[in-house]
Amino acid sequence: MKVSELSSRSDVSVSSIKYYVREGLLAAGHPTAANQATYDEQHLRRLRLIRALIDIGGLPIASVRAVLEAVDSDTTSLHDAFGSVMHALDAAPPTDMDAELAAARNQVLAWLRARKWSVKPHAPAIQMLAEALLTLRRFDFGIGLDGLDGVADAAEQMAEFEVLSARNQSDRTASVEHMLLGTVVYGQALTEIRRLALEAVSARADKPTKGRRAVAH
Amino acid sequence: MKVSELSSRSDVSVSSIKYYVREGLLAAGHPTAANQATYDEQHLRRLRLIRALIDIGGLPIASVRAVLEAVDSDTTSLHDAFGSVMHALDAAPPTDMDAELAAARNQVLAWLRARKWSVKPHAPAIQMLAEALLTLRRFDFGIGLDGLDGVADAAEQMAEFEVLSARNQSDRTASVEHMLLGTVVYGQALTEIRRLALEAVSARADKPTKGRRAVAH
DNA sequence: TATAGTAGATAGTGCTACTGTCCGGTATTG
DNA sequence: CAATACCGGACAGTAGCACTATCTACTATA
Repeated sequence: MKVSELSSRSDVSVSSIKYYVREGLLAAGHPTAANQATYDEQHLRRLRLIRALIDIGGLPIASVRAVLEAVDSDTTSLHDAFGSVMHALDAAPPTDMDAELAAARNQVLAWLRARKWSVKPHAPAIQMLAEALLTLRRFDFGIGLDGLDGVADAAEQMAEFEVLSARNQSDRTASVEHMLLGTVVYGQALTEIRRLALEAVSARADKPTKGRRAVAH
Repeated sequence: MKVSELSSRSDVSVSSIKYYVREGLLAAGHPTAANQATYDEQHLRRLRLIRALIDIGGLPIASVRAVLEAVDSDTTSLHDAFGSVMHALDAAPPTDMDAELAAARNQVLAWLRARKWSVKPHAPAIQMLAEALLTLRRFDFGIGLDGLDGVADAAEQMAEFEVLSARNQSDRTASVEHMLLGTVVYGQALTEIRRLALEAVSARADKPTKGRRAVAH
């Protein structure tokens, strides 16, 4: 396959493909001459993965590179690979921790311990969760960590299923890729479902009868 | 309150505050002289909301403006305001619909009907959900819409609670703001919890015993 | 042999989210 | 009351990101 075919099959311009190669997201083609190279199905698949991460997940190029490096590296355990992928996803800009944020973070850590979720303490998700909860508290949004146990149980169940099917993939790369898609693309699907649910429920609350008169105002 | 105090209390530079005013995200101060103005607690609260949407929700300025316009507009029903907020959140760039995507979209619409979720057909979330599901299918990720009924039930329950507490707010603006925070910031918290769950479960799968030997490889 | 396509290098583009500077004027402080 | 700090408003400039275009020397193909 030449680059033009790769381009048309993936709906990515040749220029962008070259850019991704330059940026280390995509391996260069197999060279056949000084200025010729061929691409295979692996390239196509990888390119589609890149686009999914960018278009659906909204990841910046730098995160895509970091994530794909984690996919390709062969660290000893699958779990380490999963962890690297997770941590590369939240490209956390170094926040200056004030006292309040540090307290929120400690609460999250305690909550994780209580749930027996063993997570690396430098997982970016911890920081981001602490920031989100702190923000909610500042706005008197009536929910705390204890109110999250229900959703955490549900998340755990889903995670069990996902980890299982990731581990059932044929090879190591497929496993990590599966986990990645599960986190980014499936995660996005869940977010959208949540939004649809909010809109649907809000519609019911507004118009409990068949008619169109507004009940609340 | 002068702009310097607003700046220090909100941790937003004076330049950025001026920029937000220029861009229509924040109302100008109340003028007291030709070149003096004062800001009140409303300004501070709005500014914090803006930063939450940008820093935690990752929204671009244009979306923040659209969302805040929806917050401030007094359309007849609360539901319409909620809907405007939702639709402004997914700033959907006009995608070219190929046949496959159109089919995926129709499946989503049918699924919504079956669930009795009445959502405006032009809701951006529908399109984004269709794209996410199509991508998952292209990667043989073994899940379809029928596999989502469980999470949709859970999302519906959560949405009921959220819509209720949004409607219990003191005034209309507070209600819409509450819904916005629930969607963006609380939604981000849920995403992070999901990631933490995945990491924790993956750790258990890798090391089912107390020891550190890896079981799968 | 004419034409189209290719790899690789490099420069340029359009957009976003600020940031810096200047101005005439206002508040504050010693 | 004078020196200084700060103010709002206008506008230009900047840094980063994700491409996109052009060029050169070469290769495949009709």
